[in-house]
Amino acid sequence: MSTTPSARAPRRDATENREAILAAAKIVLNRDPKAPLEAIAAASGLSRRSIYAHFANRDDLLRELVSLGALRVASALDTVTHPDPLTRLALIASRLWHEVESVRVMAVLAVRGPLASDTGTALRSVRSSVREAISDGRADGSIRQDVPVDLLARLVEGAALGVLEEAARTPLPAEEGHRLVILMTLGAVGLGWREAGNFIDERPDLQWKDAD
Amino acid sequence: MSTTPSARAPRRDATENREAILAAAKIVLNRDPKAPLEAIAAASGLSRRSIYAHFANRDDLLRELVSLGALRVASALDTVTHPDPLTRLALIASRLWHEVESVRVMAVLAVRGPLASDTGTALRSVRSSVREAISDGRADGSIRQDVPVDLLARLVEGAALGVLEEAARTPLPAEEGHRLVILMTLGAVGLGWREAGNFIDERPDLQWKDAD
DNA sequence: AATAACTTTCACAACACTGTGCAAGTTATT
DNA sequence: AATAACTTGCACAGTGTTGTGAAAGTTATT
Repeated sequence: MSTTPSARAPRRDATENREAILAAAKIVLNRDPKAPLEAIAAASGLSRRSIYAHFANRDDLLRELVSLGALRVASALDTVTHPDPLTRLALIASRLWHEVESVRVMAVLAVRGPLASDTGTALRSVRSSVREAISDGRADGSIRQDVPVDLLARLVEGAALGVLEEAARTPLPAEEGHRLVILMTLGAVGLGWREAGNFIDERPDLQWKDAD
Repeated sequence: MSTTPSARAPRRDATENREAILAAAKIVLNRDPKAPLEAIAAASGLSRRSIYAHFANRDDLLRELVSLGALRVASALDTVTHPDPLTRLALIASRLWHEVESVRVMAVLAVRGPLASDTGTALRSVRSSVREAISDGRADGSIRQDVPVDLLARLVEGAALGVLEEAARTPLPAEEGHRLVILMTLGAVGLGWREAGNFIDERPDLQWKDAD
């Protein structure tokens, strides 16, 4: 008679396997988002049947995967704080790229596809800080005023996603993508290309840093 | 013993039906791109079985639909000629919007989805004239020089598509979309927002004109 | 009015995949 | 070594769709 009603604790390898499945799914689905469970199972070293021991169904696995990713992204972006709205936006773009470039296909899918609403929930804070940066920038004149804030926020997101999509199709080097996503974000909010380029060059925080 | 080996000519209603199917597909698939043939059949007033009298299979229908659309777009855009590269780009964006805004979902799908290569073939001339405009604009200094021409061409396409995608999700008014797609295109090639806005305002060809 | 062209209806095979049941195996934990 | 936790393999039902076949009906064309 110990603490819990269950006679024994869950085995350690079980949780390891669970993560193996998620890891495999991340890789496999990033290559082909509608790969059958069989493929994921194979990549994880387990049988298809075993997946059902960890996830109720395919959708469950997908949702878990995406929302874990979204949470990771959100927590990485939530620490971005900077008085200048443009810099804030640029930093968000930059970190976003950093977080997501290794799972480009899935990332696009997570935001566009049918899981978009789950992703949306997890990224609510990010979206609202983009919106806020835009509306701040509008106020201080650093951001375009010819497009409504909300619409612009979505277009900015679209611009960043555009780079991501391009990067999902062709193997754009990570460093190039980094600069590009910032350039396009700044472009979307209204900066000219020289302005945007200088903006980046003048700010050390916006330079490319290789992975840890 | 007349001219052709076939004893009689194809019936007129047959070709009408064929077009009814295409028309129905256009509407139905634009609402749900993976709607079953049954749905298209219903919308066209025919039976599912009859579709197979006109198209070998689903893919065939899809391809026909998309490539007809692409041809229409291509022929509408091929008439765009203007000495100034920026204006040329803006005109392309503007006409593009005009041609596809009523089939936003399908348009996005045609360019992104698995039919992309067919679409690509039909739109080759468009793509190359975008590329040319960009490279001309680079030469005369009106377009950004910090991004390689080919990459920029794809990003410009992405920018336009971004507006289209936004427009596919939310019911963006046609007129607003018109201006937006030009603004974003010009933004992508490096113009600042005021520059882009003025650019449009100064040119009568770039103003919104309601449907015929 | 005759005839070929076209459509319909119903039935059915095929496919690719999901999700479940169960018996037999393997492995971590105690 | 005992036991619960986990995995496996196989079989199978279910689903939603595509594509075909064939007989019977309808309609444009001559």
